Amino acid sequence: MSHVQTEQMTPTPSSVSHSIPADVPAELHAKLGRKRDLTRDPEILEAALDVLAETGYDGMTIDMVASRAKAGKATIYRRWPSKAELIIDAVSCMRKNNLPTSELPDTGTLRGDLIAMIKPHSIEEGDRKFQIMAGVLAMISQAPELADAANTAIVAPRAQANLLLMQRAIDRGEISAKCDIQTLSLVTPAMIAHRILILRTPINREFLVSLIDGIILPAVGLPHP
Amino acid sequence: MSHVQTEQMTPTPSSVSHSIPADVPAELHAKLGRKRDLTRDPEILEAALDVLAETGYDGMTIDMVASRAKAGKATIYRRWPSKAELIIDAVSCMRKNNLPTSELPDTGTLRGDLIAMIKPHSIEEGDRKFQIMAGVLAMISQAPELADAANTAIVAPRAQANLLLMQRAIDRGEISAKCDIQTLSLVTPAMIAHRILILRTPINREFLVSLIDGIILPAVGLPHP
DNA sequence: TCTATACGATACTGCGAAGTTCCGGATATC
DNA sequence: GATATCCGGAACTTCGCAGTATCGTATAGA
Repeated sequence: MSHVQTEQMTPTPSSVSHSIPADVPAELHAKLGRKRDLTRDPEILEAALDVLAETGYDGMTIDMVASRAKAGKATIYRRWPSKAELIIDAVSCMRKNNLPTSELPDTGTLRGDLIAMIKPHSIEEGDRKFQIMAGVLAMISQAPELADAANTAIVAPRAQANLLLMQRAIDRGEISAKCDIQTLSLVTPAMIAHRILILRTPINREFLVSLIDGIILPAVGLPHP
Repeated sequence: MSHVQTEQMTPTPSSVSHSIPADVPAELHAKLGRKRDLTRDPEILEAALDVLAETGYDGMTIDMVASRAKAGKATIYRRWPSKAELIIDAVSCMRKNNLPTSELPDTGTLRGDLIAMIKPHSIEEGDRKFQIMAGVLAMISQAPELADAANTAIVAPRAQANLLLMQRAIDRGEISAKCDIQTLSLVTPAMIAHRILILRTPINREFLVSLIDGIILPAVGLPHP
């Protein structure tokens, strides 16, 4: 997936290209010269996400990314063949920053778990992620695989966390096993996306609590506290 | 809102501009010459929506709209000052095609009403509307008022219909008045948007039924049939 | 030390699309 | 019929940005 890792796909001197087999010296001298500064990769990707979240896809320029990352355009194009590939890579690499399932709350009740997932940090981080999603949606028609990348990086983790909490609630007998937790786990991500992308209203704790108490808990048959 | 209707904002000869008061003859001769063919307005707007739904915002060009509408670019630019204004107008004028509340189903039960709203026609029409939404999202960062227009034209009517059906269910005592029907009415539009925009999966009857039976009805305390 | 490459910075090229202008013809008012 | 504006069509201009090339410098291996 990542062009940073699958460098042989790009026409670098290290490439054992199928087109020119008589390119042996290039491979021999592949390790000459100054080495590429690998610490710049994540910095550039992060800068790209920042600009994407702030200006959207069409407003974003490579110059913006370069100046934000204090890098030259050549440095960027040496690593990614196009603007589209840069964005795809940036979005794809986002998911690595997700907290593992072991850090999910476990308060003993479904409501306690869901409420515990609301933290100021996760709210503003989620806000940024969905701003990125808005920028990504613009170019989905050109690169459909980006939809998968964005979904995997932004929406799916939240749904997965919800699903796990609900499954635990079923396991301990708190809610019925007949609940359609697969669909229910998508409700909060979908409502968050709807509010940010379409309503353009920032997310706050009150909204998230109303989703839990007004929809999720009633839907699984738990009483309103 | 509509530039078709608020033409005095554009620098046409009929404009009684505040900048050049010595422009009296222009106003006198305002009614000379061939009249503008008003029937072309809705045709151009419809063509714009078609192209927008098919190619997205960045893929859409004025030339495409012109050739689709069999119109010259000059004809378009005579009516709308820019591509952005054209799209805003096109989206804003969509809501006029919404069915009135009097045509809402009334089967006697909430589930019957909600199911009755699922029709092949409404599914494919809704599909197109959310494709348009996807195209619109791309340029929201440039024109935030477009978010309102899109919401008013596409999402809000569905939510309003849901809200009305639920309110009637409360009035006849079918469901509790404590239900958060305001939030609940947004669930199906949000889930539809999520599925089309992010998951890129077409809507079908089965999905809509699972939303009703798996989320909405359980959330208002009605038993699963 | 020499060579090859990476670096940031900046200048340059090419292209696509927004927006403008002109054309021949049609249709309105005077 | 004269004039002014509309029409569809097409050529034209303008401009922003993706992508490339160059420059002086820095840093790796041979």
